[in-house]
Amino acid sequence: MSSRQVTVKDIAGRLRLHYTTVSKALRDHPDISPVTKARVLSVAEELDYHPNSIAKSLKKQATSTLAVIVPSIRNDFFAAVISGIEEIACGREFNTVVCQSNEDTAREAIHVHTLISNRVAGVLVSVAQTTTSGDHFRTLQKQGIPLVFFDRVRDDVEAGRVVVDDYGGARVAVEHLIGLGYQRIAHLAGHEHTSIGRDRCRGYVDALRQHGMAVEQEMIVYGGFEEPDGIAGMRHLMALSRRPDAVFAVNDPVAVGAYSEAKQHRLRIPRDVALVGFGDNTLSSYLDPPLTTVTQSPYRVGKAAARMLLRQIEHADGNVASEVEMIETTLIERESA
Amino acid sequence: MSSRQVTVKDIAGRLRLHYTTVSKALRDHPDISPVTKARVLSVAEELDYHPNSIAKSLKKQATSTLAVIVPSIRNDFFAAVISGIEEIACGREFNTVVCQSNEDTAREAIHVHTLISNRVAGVLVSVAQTTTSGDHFRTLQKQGIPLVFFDRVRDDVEAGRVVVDDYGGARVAVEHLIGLGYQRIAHLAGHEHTSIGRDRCRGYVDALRQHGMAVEQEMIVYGGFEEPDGIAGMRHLMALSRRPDAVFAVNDPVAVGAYSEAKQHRLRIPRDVALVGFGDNTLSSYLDPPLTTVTQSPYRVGKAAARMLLRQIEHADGNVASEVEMIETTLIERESA
DNA sequence: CTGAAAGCGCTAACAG
DNA sequence: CTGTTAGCGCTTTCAG
Repeated sequence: MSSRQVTVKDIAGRLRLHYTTVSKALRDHPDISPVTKARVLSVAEELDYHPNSIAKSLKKQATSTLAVIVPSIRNDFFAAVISGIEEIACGREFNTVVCQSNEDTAREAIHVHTLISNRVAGVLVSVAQTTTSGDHFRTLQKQGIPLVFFDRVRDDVEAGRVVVDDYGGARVAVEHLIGLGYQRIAHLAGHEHTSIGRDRCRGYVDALRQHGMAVEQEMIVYGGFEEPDGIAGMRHLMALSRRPDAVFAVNDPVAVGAYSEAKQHRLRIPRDVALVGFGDNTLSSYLDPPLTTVTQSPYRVGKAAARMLLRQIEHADGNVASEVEMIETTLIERESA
Repeated sequence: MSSRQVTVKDIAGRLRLHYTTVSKALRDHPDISPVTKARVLSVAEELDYHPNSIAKSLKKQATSTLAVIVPSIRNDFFAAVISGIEEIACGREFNTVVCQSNEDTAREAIHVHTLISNRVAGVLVSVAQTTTSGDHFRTLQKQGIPLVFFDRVRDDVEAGRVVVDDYGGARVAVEHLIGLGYQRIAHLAGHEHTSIGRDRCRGYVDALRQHGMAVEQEMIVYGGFEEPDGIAGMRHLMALSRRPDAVFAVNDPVAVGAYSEAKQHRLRIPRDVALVGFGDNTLSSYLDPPLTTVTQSPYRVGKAAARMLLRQIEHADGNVASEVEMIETTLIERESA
């Protein structure tokens, strides 16, 4: 339908000016007289001129695009983090592109390469579960592109990190249970080899120890991070001769699994068994009874990560020591414990 | 840290070739001999070469970027639509940028302008609630950028549309209730002046009529689309002398409200009153009992919209008649009806 | 104050 | 088969 997109030359032609003059006028360069500027601006508007930021990026050898790689945006936590990132990016005139890895390393690597080709200003990533090497992140850095990890980090890559206080959050959750007088507190742990799995488990263990309670191996059951893992884990716990009276689940989906298994056993929550989750997924407040959980403040995570990345982009030359920022968690008391 | 990013010239210098030769070799151009290609490829790998797609875009006067504008990604439906879009885009070597309007027209318009500046290949949008004019979408089209609306469309802009079959979905939901033998089926309707409110209500009415059942005014209670509306509507229905034995809610949040009101009245679902929702929000399967609802197949909506947009991009010259595609809904039978 | 020239990295048409 | 030349739209010296 439309012919060609309008360029500085088109507006220069109309005004019988040189196109560089127009370019300067558009950027409000002091060289140009106010009258000329006004004329240029008015013609630009009339012609529906939109600066070609591709050309600008090529010239400047820099873009103003931030990239985010997350396992999936169909996830409360990541969706909220992204909102936080966009909030900061928008305010600083950066735009954001979002990529999904679908928990697949290969896809993650492909995205990294596309982002390098697109010369993004920096990238924020929460690592896919299947990722076992930091190589693609290192090639990103080799290209001089700043990198910040959030939530799911890789320890073998030296980069900025914004993490949630998994350890502290877990402690607070378990201390809440202890305060309520529960005596046999179990933990449905995640994968042992993930940082969140380990840190939350440490928090659980330390909370018990600090209160002089025994840490029994049979009270810790490892699994995954999904609902079925919660079902399986709870089933295991219920088969024990000495059942727990409270359970701290590594995250909300696992807690949901625990709920359904508990109901299967006709157990009342929290009377027969109390439950605390981690993550504050939206559905948690709709459970029956509403789940007591720990919020990770995803919006704050996003804002902190974006700010850190922007800082790195600005000091691109000097090598910014890879900072670590920890976002505090908060216990949300509802009715399951 | 890293010096400059490597270009075709760098690899040409190493090989004492002209850089255009390298460029051709990289793109597997038939001109170039296999040996040369191999050498080029190996040096490219060694030097960690990544083609600069900004330069390529500038040259080709085209990008391979699809843009999506949604009110918010923190919403099951939109998040799933985006996944569908990415699925198609990735498969066709397009990348995707996601923008959030936050239901704010101004932000929507800003995004449109940025996208024009970035010369995206096409844009997909689900319109913000506060948007009252189609102007910014028209300027997009004036720039020759193809546009496809999904779910929330604007009738005053001529563009492709992918919408959900609200009418059909409602009919199927109500027919399910009829099939189960319910005799007095009520409808918690949304706002009368919205398209989804009207269409779903029409589906309800027609389903009853077609099965020779009476449509009683007192069985239709208008309200809004939120949980409190469901509570209020259900309370109204329960106060009737002749109570319904089943309720079709305009959407899942309203159904959730109906649940809590029903429980307040000590009614058992579905024994005392059956319930069907619409939308298949994630939380619906976690309700007690799990809610029978109608899915809008967001993933399919996304795929259809992306495919339509890609079609328009390919036939950019000819003016593609603005197609309309309706995505079928599917009943998800769970335990509330 | 305005204009001219060069170049960002790449591709495409044309010569050798 | 390889090299030359030109140009995408913009910014940035440097001259006038």
